Amino acid sequence: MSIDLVKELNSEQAKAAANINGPSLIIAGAGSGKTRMLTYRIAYMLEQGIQDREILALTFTNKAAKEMKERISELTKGNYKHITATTFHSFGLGLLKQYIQYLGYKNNFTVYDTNDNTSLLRNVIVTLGYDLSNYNISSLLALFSDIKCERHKEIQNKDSALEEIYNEFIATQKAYNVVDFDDLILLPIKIFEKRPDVLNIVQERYKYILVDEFQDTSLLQYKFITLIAKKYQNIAVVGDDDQSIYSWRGANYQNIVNFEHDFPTLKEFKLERNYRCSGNILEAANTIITHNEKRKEKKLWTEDSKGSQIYVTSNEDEEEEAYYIAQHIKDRSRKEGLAYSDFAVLVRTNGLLSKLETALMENSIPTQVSGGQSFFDRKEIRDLLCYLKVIVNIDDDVSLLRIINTPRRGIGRVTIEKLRQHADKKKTSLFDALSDFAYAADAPVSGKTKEALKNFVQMVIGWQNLAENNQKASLLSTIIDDISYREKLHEDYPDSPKSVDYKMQSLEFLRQRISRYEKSNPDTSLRDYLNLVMILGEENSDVEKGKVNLMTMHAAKGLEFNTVYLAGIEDNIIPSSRALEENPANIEEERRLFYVAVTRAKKELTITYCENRKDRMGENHLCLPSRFIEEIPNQLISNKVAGEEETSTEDKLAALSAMLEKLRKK
DNA sequence: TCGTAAACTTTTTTT
DNA sequence: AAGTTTACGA
Repeated sequence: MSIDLVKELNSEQAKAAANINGPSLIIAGAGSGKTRMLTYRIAYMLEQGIQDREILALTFTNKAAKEMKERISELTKGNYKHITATTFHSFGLGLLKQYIQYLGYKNNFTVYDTNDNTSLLRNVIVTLGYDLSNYNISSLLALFSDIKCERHKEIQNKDSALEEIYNEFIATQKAYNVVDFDDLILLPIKIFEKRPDVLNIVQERYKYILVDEFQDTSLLQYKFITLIAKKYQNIAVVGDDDQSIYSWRGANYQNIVNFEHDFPTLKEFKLERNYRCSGNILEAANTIITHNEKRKEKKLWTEDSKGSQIYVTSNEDEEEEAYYIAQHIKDRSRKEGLAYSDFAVLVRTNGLLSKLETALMENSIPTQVSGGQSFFDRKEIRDLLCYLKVIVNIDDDVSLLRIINTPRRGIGRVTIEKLRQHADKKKTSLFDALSDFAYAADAPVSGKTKEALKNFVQMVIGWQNLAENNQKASLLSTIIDDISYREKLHEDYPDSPKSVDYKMQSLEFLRQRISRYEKSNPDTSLRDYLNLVMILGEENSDVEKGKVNLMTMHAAKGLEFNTVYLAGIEDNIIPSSRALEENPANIEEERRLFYVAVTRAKKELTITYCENRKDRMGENHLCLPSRFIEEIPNQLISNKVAGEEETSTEDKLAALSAMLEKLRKK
């Protein structure tokens, strides 16, 4: 391998790629060839004799991590398999797997996602005798996360009830032997602080560090990465303050300033040449973002031609909008010979996805939706995952509670309450209490209930044995059989055998996934898989060829498409009214989000908004076009429709039949 | 303990 | 509007 940076990259890119020793701060504008630069940088490092296992590349999202891995492996022809390219969270998980026992956790810990945390917090509040209706669980979880991550010093006004709930919540997580997403970053830091020897091992292992999407790192993540980089100082951070869109979950682009302060010997690079967007789109983006006051000065430029204008269209309501876009994509792809995968429809919120998805489907346009309800959030999947989680970590009471009477096996509210009291008194897990009741002569339950408990305990123990014998995929089938899950589904959906089949099919997908994982990672455990699933979520199906991409603006970051539709560009949606209510200064982040959305388009951009729209309570509201549309210079906007020409008879027929179908449904 | 009906509640964005 | 949670009677 011989790398000629100057030949492959522009001069700024080449300088950034070549500066592999010491700290670097690389400001990389949208579409400035950042990933290309990073990939070459890594290739160059390897050529300079740096060991692949010494390189750590951290990104923020799974998508970005996956893409980086692929690009590196392409460029280095699949040699150098030991580069660590992953997200902060999975890297943290890996560290915990190795070292969590230093913090007094058992090493069979499992990961809790937001769903699990929600159930846990509800349980805690009820157990402590408070009234659930006085608390908003999600905002409480957000507050607790702030406290845990030291974004908030302490509970306001020393609210003693809240303090009690917080302390109990944290203590219960530990008692259940579970960690949440925050812990995946926080606990490794605690380990580093407690055990300098561990920190040293990690520092020696990862001598070259790279952080992508640096503007999205939280203070905690910054602390985490700085600890590791402190020793060798070979750290490159790459980011763009204009694309910071995650401040609501602790991302702090002030980290760029912190970095300048903490690594005074850094070299700074700015990539401002844009290779992605045509001239008009880039000019619109540049103009929009200058309305933000708090930003690092930069101006993207391109040698590309102006290209087409930006199309702005209004529709009567969200249904019209969806059909308009679907119809339009069909036209464009046929006339321009574009593949469906060249198109993307981007929206502000997940809730806007479903109408669009239906419209695309009804026009038989193949669609790839990312975001929305994840595979792993489906009820049947969660049910079975909870079975697996209990088998792996018997202390996990939240998961146990979910499965204890699903399907119904005669262990109801009353019994569960008795079990909890017993567990509380004896300071054991709920499962221990269960076994006690199942076998003790004087258990305060009826003979029938006792039989049910005994059965359940025996099943779980049987599954645990199977799990130890390492047949993860077949274990899942065994559980489904043992608990008669198909029959349960039939009871739940007595008049829809179709949805039963569909759900059973989902479970079959899950089984296949586990078995695939089992094959490609023969030496890892079921627990590893479960933990991975919690933070990986949906297995990123490869950017599918021939499908229109439908997703949120957040999910689109880092991606690019020939033709982009931005739907629902109305005030209250973007900028989001909720964000502005919370703090008027949030307008800048909303604008950055819009900027990110606009800069996804390479050749053509269409913006649509509606005259009215139903909110999620089903009420109709008038809407106004987003104020951000006015920030686009007038001469860049066309009120014509992209590729406006005659519609073919064929298309008119198709539109007509789609309309009929719609009517027939109503 | 279970089934049905009524009541209630939705964070915008994700690991 | 849709989904889940609670309430009550059998």
